[in-house]
Amino acid sequence: MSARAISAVKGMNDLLPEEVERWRVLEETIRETTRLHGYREIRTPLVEPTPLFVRSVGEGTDIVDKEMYSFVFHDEPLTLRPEGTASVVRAYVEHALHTKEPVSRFLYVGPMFRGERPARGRYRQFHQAGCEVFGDPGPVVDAEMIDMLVGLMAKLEVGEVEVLLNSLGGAGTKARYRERLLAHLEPMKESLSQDSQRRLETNPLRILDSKHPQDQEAIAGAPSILESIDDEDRAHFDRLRALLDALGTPYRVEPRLVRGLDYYSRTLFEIRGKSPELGAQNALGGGGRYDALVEDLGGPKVSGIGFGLGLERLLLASKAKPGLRVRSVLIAPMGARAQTEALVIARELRALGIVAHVEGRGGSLKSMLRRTASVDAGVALVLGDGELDRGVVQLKELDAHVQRDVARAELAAEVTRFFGRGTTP
RNA sequence: GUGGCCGUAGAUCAGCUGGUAGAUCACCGGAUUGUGGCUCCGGUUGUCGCGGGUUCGAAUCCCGUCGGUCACCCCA
Repeated sequence: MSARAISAVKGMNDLLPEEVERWRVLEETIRETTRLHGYREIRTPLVEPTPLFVRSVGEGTDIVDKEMYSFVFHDEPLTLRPEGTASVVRAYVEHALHTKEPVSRFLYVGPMFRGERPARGRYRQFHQAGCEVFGDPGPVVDAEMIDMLVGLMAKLEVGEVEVLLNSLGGAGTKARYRERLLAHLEPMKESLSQDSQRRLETNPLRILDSKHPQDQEAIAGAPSILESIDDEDRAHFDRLRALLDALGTPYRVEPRLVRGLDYYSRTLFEIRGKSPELGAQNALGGGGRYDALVEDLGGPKVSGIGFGLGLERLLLASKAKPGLRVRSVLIAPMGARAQTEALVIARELRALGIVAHVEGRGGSLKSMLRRTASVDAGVALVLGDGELDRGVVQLKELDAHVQRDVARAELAAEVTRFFGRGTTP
């Protein structure tokens, strides 16, 4: 303990076994829910060529401008993925998956990296689960996806949530709206916050969801994007709303919802939690349609829609509890001969699906049995030279405080029978 | 990235206005020599985040730094 200990990188956390139990429950719930909707899991590298994100997420976004873990390795610019969609699109294009099926549905789960200042619910290495659908222009999938999210939130017991919905229109309307917005904002440039003045150049749409008090007046008077979208965009949006209404899936239209990635078009949504556990980071997930992205990344003209969920945040908000621990067998061997036999017994039990712990550290029987509590053992097996000579093992039923000798040959059957008749507390 | 608050045993924390540290839990051992969880008794645990400064003397004051946290920002 004298050497200086090394600690984890700022904003990157260890997940200790106790927490991992909750993570597994969460991930299993997500996998099962998405599986029922036809999503299949895809796994892509954590590292991608830097241009992939620059081209998809977009220059001028906070993510690309200041949050990416980028580095050059052997002359190649690489980046630790800051989000999941770009990689999935890249893989979709690279493997020409559109030629194999008209519609593809993907689930991904894994770590993402953004160099932000850590806070509650915000980390530099964080985890997302996300879904992507390619080849279906909506709006039926849009509704189905949002409805799935709301259902998933309920299953995870995250409490009350709010779905914010907006439409950005297609590429054409987006550009047109951008001009209208600029025309409105330019004259009042001086009154805007510094961040927003900068965004006038880089990414004017982002000004809409600025929370700066200085910006509120300008934003309030700004033209609504929903009034700028064209007829087709509007028909898409109206149909989506009608579907959600019919499904009874609650949402709130938020014309100023913009979000931080450039590739979105038409449908845009965000799901916010109300749990006080979330602190200021209340966005549990968000996503939208990206009908031009696949083509922009060199693929076919295929539409797409997807979302990402923040696993850390879901865990903060979720009240779902991990299942009961599986009860186990603790084997306490006294002496060298017994230790060998303990390993053999453990092997037999594990082959039958029973969790077995061998107390191999020696010490007094008392100290070995003391560990029954921490491993949540239902049964302890004690064996020493006496038992070995008689060809038996002492079986202790811990809850019942009873013990008896069991013939070595019948041990596995006896333990199986014990667990079989239900010993869950 | 900006500002506020915090940083003492593995964990949660106490330690007032400066005199080199404690509680609880956990852990280890014991309560007639091979029998747990409860109880009782005993024990270990710390470069008081790190570096520097003030001082005869600092966990206690000052500066810096790192980490955490809250808000801003951003989003998941």
